[in-house]
Amino acid sequence: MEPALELARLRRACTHCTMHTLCLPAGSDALSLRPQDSLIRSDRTLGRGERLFRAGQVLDAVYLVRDGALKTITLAKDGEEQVLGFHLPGEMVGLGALATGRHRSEAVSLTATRVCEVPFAELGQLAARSPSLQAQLLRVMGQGVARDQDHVEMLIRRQAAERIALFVHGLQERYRLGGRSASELVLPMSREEIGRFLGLALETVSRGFSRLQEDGVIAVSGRRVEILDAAALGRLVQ
Amino acid sequence: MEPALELARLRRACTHCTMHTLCLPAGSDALSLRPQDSLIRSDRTLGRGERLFRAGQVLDAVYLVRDGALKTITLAKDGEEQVLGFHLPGEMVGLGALATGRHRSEAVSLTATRVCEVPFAELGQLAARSPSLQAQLLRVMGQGVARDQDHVEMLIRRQAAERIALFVHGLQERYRLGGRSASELVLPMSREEIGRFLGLALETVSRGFSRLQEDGVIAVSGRRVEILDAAALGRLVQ
DNA sequence: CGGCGCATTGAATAACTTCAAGGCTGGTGG
DNA sequence: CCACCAGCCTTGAAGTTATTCAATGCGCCG
Repeated sequence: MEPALELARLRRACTHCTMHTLCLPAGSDALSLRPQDSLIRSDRTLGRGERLFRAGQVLDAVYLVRDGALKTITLAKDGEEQVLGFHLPGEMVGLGALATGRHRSEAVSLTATRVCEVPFAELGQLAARSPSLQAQLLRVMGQGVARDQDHVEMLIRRQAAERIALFVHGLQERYRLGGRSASELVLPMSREEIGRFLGLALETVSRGFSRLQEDGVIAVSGRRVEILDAAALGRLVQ
Repeated sequence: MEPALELARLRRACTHCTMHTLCLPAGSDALSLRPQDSLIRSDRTLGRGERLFRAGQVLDAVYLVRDGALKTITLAKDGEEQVLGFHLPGEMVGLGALATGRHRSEAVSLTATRVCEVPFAELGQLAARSPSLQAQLLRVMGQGVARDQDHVEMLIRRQAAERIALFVHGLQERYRLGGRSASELVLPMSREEIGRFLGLALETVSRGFSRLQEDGVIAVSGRRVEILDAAALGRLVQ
């Protein structure tokens, strides 16, 4: 990758990062944070299919996706994979472990992915010293809760077409919040993974995309999805 | 209700309440909390069908269910109700609003219900002064996230029978954690509400219960559900 | 260029929803 | 006290939707 492009990507990722004050302290009470309070332990790079954490593992850090994408999954009794969530740049991973201190799910990289690692033990101490950081932490956790609720709202819809429209719409929204082009998406996940996220067979997902294409809402070519009629998509989910 | 029974119920509710140190400060750093730090503003009593908060309303407090039961719902475009969660004694309500500061859903009482109201603004300040309180707060929030994830895991299952078995099993578990009899449940919600929680038609829910009864797993009589074979139920969900 | 993984599409089957009727229960008023 | 009413639950039958099984197509990488 070219250095200039790389730098631009980094800047973009950090600007939109929900926790960027953690690595670059700022805000009204920035003075209460010392320079060495920067929380980011290190960056980790994961290859496709690599695991960030596994189920049962002790929670020692939460993670922020800088670049790439992750999925969090659980394995049902029959070994079938259930996808609990997809995590895009700027989003947080690992909050599901807060209740017990151990991860309930595992996080798997979908593409080449870089994450910022935030040691969990220090996070609480630091939050206590910085009201704005604490508020921000609560807000980020709240966003995770809100995404879970969006997921639930998708799944409760009984028609496959509605779930799929909600999925595409939600992705578009998150890409937009992440500062990326919103009209053309390149999905980091397969049809099968979408199906395991939406509670549908992969064929049903494929047919759903085809149907949206027939209706002129999107243009699909494998994992490349172009939003042709955002208004129509909005109407489908509203 | 007789006074003795009432007192016993209160004691039980508070003992198992996830946040009972808030109203009766205790723990290793209890001394850092002053008596007037008790957070509970007041108790509120709701009749069946009454609303605790509505969508769009500013988050000014979170609530702990002391007695009774609540549901949180959203309304789809067609006015159809979706049930996001049921909230039993000892559980917290209102966390979905953390991201934006406004409630995304509304909370409706299913029976006569009493809740403890925890002013949100003071909660953060107090948590900063008490590490153990902060840890507890995070844990309770984590429990909310975990319940949402359980909900998602139910909904992803494509077979109605599996979802229903998971629902009954999960309820039993929560009754048990709340210190109540685990073998006989009296459901506070209707078949229709269960359906809107599980993404199923109410008739499908009814048939699912009947099927579990035929198989000797439970005995059903309207809203009274007796767990006859807990091992079999565990096998169905495991 | 060939192979492999992933996506699409078709046809048959299974599952769930919808429509409809009947039954149970708890509350209310005669 | 009993009958009736309303709401909720159950059960049956028909219709719809999604899954499963199967075959084909497409693109990417070695």
